[in-house]
Amino acid sequence: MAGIMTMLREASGKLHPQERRAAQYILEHGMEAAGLGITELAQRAGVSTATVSRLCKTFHFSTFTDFKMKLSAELALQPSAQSYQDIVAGNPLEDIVSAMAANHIRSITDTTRLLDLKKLQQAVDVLAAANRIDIYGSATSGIVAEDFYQKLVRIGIHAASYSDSHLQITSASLLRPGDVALAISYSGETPETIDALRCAKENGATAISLTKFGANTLANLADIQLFTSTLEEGMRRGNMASRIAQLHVIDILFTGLVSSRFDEYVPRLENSYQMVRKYRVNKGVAEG
Amino acid sequence: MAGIMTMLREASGKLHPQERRAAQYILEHGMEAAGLGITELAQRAGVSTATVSRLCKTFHFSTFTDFKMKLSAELALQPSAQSYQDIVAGNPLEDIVSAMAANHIRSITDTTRLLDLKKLQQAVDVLAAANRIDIYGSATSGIVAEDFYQKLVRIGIHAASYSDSHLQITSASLLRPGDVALAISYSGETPETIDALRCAKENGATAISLTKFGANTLANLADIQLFTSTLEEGMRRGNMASRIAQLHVIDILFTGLVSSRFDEYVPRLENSYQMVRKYRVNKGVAEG
DNA sequence: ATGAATGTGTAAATTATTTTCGTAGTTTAA
DNA sequence: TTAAACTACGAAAATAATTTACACATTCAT
Repeated sequence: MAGIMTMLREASGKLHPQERRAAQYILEHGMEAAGLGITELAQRAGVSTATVSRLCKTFHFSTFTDFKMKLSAELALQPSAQSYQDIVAGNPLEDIVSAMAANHIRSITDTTRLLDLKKLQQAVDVLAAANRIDIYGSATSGIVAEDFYQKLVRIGIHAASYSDSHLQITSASLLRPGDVALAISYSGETPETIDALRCAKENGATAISLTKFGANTLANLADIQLFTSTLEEGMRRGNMASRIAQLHVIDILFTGLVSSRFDEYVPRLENSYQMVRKYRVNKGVAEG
Repeated sequence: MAGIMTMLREASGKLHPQERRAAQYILEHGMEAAGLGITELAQRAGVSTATVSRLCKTFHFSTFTDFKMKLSAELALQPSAQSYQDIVAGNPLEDIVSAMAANHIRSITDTTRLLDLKKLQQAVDVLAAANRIDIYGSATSGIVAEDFYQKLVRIGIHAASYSDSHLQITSASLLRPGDVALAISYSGETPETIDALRCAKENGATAISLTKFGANTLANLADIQLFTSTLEEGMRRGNMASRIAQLHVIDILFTGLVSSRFDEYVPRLENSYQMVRKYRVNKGVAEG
């Protein structure tokens, strides 16, 4: 079978008026329609339940339920939309869910495509050899910074993350050659973060930036530039996709790091989970 | 493989004898089981229909039909051989990059597929009407909590996030009816987070949980349960995919919230960016 | 015009699912 | 050890969903 949806579309012309109406509704609402019961589907399509039931029979499905199952199996396989979707007013939650999934997936694939393996490898090497790692980021990027910090702690790497501008500078001013500073900012133009990275660099630390793709102050300043995909104007509200992309890069960095010294780091990672578990008296497992 | 089957396998040990029997049958017969009605499934598994129905409730599916649909959607995807990739020793960075992209994308699609729109809508409604919102999370989940907090602040919603266990309880004890508490924990078994949510609930606040899919203490406690896909054993190291999935759900919640009061919230969101820009003297745009 | 054929909705019959309730077994406390 | 309180579970009642039977239009051919 070359797809239920295709079949519906093709046969649509030959169907009885009301059946076509039901078929049309299914074609237009896809996933949403597949989740409904016959009663609600009929109501929304503006036909009787009997008509829907007969539509299924017309296509030789044994029952409506049979049709529904096969349809949703088919739709589950369907690849999701390939373009960014903007947030608009009064969208049904259903649309928001699929738009968000599309955006995040797009953000990850775009970022992956733009990654420069050489720079990434350099970053991993530098981080692996670092005496001490400082991570800077404000607001949303501060969260990404904190996330990386937490990961590094678990494998026993001496790291710190700062989102406060004074602390950033304070810490940066204490860095020395052999240390690494990672500055995160989607725009690459966050003044505090720029200042902190400049200060770190002046003190001899290796400077890594993580920004949107293209020319920006932070990347220009850095020794090693890492990039996430650039989003369209409307999509920046909420910094959602950009943050996902940043975390994606962080995860790659971290995994690269762990992989490079697998035998040393993995037991530590494992151990950190065990210890958290152990020192939580009498209670269940906790994995955050 | 992730999602329902993984969850069933994992939880199997904790289930009541007859429920386990039903779960076992589903695990062993996959596709075949997904096609059956509750009556026949119960018969073949050697249990009563009531037990099967209860099994679905145990895992927080709204009905047996809901369970069946999500299961068959999951199984339909199986043959496409995408599966989570574990971290291994000495992987070339190139492999890590593609594995990470695959994992994150999988995590997002799995989570999206398992989302319960009704519960999601309830959560959005409750959050929109909330007097005040408390968000609890430890470690990695604390980062997700903080992220949501930052978003809510930008649209002028009175929210707070706590990862410190004492502060969590302190704040929870001050909640009142009309307030909302959102507790985040991948495992759903983080003691501090559970205590905080319980406390919040006892004080009359509406309790929302965000955990891995299935039965867990936190979800059982909550008034509204939100879920991310369940990851396989090896994938948990580093909490990477789980955190991406949690953020994905948070983004949907937030967007749903903004969309529900578009005219009120979007200007605020826009304004918050403008103001940050304005009060940063002489420097470029900053979007985190 | 009139009868046959066709398409459709309503409502009854059927089927499926959930919930209630009682029992039997198990744990807890005295 | 016994009584009380739980707990798990299935039978069956209640509810919900789906299909089928039937009646009523409408169309089309005669």
